[in-house]
Amino acid sequence: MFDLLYNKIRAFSKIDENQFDHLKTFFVLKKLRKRQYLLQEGDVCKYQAFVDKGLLRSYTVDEKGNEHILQFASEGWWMADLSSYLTNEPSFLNIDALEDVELLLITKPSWEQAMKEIPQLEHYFRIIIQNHLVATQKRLMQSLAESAEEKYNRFLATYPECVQRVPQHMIASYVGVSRETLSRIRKQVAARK
Amino acid sequence: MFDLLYNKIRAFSKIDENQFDHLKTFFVLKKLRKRQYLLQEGDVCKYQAFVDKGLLRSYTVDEKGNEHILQFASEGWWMADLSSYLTNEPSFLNIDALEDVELLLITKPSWEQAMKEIPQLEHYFRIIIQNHLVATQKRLMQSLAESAEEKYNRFLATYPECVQRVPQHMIASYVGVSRETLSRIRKQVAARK
DNA sequence: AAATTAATGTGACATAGATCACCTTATTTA
DNA sequence: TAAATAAGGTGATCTATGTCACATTAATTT
Repeated sequence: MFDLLYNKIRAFSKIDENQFDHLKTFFVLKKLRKRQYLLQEGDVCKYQAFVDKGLLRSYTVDEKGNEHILQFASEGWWMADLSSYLTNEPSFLNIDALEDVELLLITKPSWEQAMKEIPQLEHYFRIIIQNHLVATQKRLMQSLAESAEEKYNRFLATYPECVQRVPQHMIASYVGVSRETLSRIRKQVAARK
Repeated sequence: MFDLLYNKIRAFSKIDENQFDHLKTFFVLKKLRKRQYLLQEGDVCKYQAFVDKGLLRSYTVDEKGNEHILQFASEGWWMADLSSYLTNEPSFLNIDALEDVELLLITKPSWEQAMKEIPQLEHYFRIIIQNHLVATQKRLMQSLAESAEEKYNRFLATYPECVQRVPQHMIASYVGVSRETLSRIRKQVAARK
């Protein structure tokens, strides 16, 4: 259950088995069925989730009712509404399960306590968050500079694992185009081949 | 010269004067005139810059020659092409000065050394990067969900200091609209008042 | 202070992508 | 396995925003 997390942490930070055993005690386990919410808009995000199995998404719904996906998280990724988690303010994101999932949850107080007691964790999270920032900045620049088709192709290249597991209309709402437009792009791409 | 940085670090991290004196030795000072580059596309980003005075921007130029601004950085902010800085790969961003600037530069080896020798720095940077990520995620979601006018208004509300110091066509290229469209939006807004 | 360069404004027109309406095909659920 | 629900496709039309071309004003530079 904790193997994946252990490996991920050791990839960036030297942590020994005793420390990791201690770290385990800060987490609670949670299983969700497909379509269940981990977080709903308006609630405070009490947990950060490490995905051990399955697939989650975070998204907003705008006034017109359109969904905009911020993130997919499969095995080995973290998921939360970071803004709400940090500030304790109501979330503007929804998080739900695209498949049955098994999660390791940690509250903000536990998280901070864990970093205090195991200083290498601060380093691990700094690196994780830093990589996440780099990826988000790239996506932002691409969303400003590229056409719908380029953004779609880049999604395929960047997240090949997701492509198999996520329905097209969600890819559309991640890429930032309507599902109809994505469908037409796919048709064109197929025709060219 | 180092006062601003000292205050910023102490806002999130308890660091004493001796430690800070030591930290100072990792930085080099740099002044740039308006319009000078700190970094050009294709070069490796060797320094992270803390802005002590003045205003910088980072941006890409797409194939059509359009500029897309990723970030403005005024007094108290950090600026770099984080991706290039971390990986040592050629940058896809340009960074230049919008005003005469005074910067504190730190190389990646110095930065990592400093965090090793002064562990509270790791915490400071984790927090800084985390806040940066939250802001970038918000901007990304807004760029997907909002109209040109909404994005412009949000820019005005979020960065009032910048509005006075940055020309309109750069605000346009931060918000993600053409300078002509921004000009028309401003006309409409003025007419409604 | 004249000359140059940068910034801004505005009309006419073009276009990528959204929206709407409806249909077909999968996948769940009972 | 039938019924219900979700996903995906496609034509017709609409629209926000981009693009181009040129004019005006402001800010630098010599």
